[in-house]
Amino acid sequence: MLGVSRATVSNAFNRPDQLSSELRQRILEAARVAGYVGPDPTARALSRGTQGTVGLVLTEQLSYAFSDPAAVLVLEGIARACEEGETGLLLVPVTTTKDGSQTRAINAAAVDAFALYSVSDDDPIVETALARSIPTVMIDQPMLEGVPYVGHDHRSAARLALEHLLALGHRRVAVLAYRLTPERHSGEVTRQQQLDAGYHHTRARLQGYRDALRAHGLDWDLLTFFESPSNDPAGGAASAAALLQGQGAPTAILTDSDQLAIGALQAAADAGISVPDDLSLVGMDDIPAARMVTPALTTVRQPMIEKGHAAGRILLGKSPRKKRVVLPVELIVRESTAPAPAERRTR
Amino acid sequence: MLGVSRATVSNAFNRPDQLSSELRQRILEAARVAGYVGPDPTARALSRGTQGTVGLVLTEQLSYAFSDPAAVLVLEGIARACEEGETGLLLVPVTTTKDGSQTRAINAAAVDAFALYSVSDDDPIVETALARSIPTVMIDQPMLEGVPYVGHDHRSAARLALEHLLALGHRRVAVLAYRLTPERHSGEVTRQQQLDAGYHHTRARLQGYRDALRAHGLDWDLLTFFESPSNDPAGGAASAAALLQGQGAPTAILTDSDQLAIGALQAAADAGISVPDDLSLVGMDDIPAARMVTPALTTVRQPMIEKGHAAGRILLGKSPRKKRVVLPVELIVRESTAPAPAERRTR
DNA sequence: CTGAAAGCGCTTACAG
DNA sequence: CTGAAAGCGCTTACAG
Repeated sequence: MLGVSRATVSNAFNRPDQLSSELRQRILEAARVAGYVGPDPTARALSRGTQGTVGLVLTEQLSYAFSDPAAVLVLEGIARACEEGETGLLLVPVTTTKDGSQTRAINAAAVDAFALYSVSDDDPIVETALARSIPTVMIDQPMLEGVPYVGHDHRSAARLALEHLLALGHRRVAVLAYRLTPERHSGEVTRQQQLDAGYHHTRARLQGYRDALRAHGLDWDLLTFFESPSNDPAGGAASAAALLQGQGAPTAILTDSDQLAIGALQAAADAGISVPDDLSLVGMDDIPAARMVTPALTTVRQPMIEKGHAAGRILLGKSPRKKRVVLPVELIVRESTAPAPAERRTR
Repeated sequence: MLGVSRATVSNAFNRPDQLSSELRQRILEAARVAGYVGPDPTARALSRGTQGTVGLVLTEQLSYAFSDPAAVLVLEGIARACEEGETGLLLVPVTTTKDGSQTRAINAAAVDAFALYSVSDDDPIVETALARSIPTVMIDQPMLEGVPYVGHDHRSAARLALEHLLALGHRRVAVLAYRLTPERHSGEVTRQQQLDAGYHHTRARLQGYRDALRAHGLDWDLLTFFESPSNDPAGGAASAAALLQGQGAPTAILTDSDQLAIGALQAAADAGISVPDDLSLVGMDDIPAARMVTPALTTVRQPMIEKGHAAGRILLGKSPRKKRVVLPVELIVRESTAPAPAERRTR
């Protein structure tokens, strides 16, 4: 171009110590004039063999991740780790078509590492991602041999929530769940469906309920399971409305997420049922909105940001190669739970 | 490797019609056995000259984008467009160091197009991004000649909010703003600082207030401006607490965001001031939480998801090359506003 | 301190 | 239907 070789230009941009600062200035200046803004990122990545980017893959719609406050917190944690590592975060859109187009995005992602979030244990995406042979961390599930994992203590979370209710004297408790299996349905859930739960954390919660029941010497039948069609207030409201009508309505509802609980709160208000006087409600996650609603939600705090951050650090190779990180949870008692009503007539 | 050339393997993966399906099967099978998952994304991108990825750059901390509900909605909209286009979304972390390291990330991003969000008019990042000479769309600001732009009608938003209050009889109104300029400060804002506002939408809002005042034949001095140190409930609460003490306390507060308004709501509750009886409050954005709090927030709805979606479509080249998209806003009257108190003694 | 050479892993006309 | 060749834009030892 103007006297120097390509290598020297490369050095001017990447290794200032490899050439005189005078020459470097000349090169940079000439580049500026020519409208050259620096090495092409793609070519550099190919040459270096590293991208400076990590990928997050979600089986949900990409946009769903943003409409679920809990997922947003996880994203925030991952993003924070990326910031610290000056690494880009690529959101990989996985469309769930039958013909495998969903795995295409995985193979097409130019990243150094993957985080998988909100993925069912047996989703083919897991295998596809692992086949890429780049560092991969699982969030919540699946829990695989030799694959880094970050999650909460879901079992304790469920146990704490139910124990709280049992200690309050509740003996008719409904569990409002979301997605026991990848196929969505809604309505009451049979014993078999419970056992078939396709998500590790779902099964862990089931165990937690059992723990709580055992500790009180109570029977499994005390619990009614109900599956919400969606993990948002609307789904929670519709499900709670269904649960609340009829004779043997529960005196307490345990939900899989605060989003569901917020919906249940609305449904109760709409039905003229007072929370917590007539009905106790326990959420899960402790998203910011949990304390904003009235009454403020009793919930189990799961450190979502920390979860994302831990996953991010593993991705960036910044965390010691710990295979499993299980974050502790904590019961947060606020205003949506109270002792079970002494007796209940009709509604 | 096993008889065929590289080109044929490439065709097996990319152009099934270029070879017999029998040969293709043999190649795919051999690849599987060899653990070859398909063309390297980076090499393909270099060769093709296209990434299949768009980048979103934010001057805020990457993680901030996730803690602001309004920003999350914008992200959701962009993500939705990416999904539709089966395009990856790269979050570009821009650290705000002095030595230009912030622009490095821009030049290092392997993307086909950029969206800039939450960027001050004179941020050097704008120039850096534009220098990349790839399609770039600005969200909210800056509004530049020849550069695609998507934003709300911020001027009308401000006008609607203030007019609502004025019509209710309020004559001592405080505006709780966030970041009139890139440098953060907090406290009462002088006339000069108002004029210096570094953000296009901030200036637009100022004009909107003027419009409302004019329509009522009222003077600019009716307004007090106060800048919050952060765009979250905590900042809103602290600022509102400061505004609310003293003699000439406002009968109404107008905020730059629902986040700020939610904080103000808390501050009022803490101070024993009833909303809306003693104090009217209007938010901005209409985030989901706006309707969850008690009292539900009167606010101006800005279609954030639509804004992100529109920006995303432009990025992907799916939208007609419209240079400017200005989305309409709408006043949503809920429960946080009421007629000004007839008279007010001391607090 | 500077440059020639090899290599990163693909794709795309094009000739056969 | 298949393969040889050129090219995508860089980086990295290495020799001078």
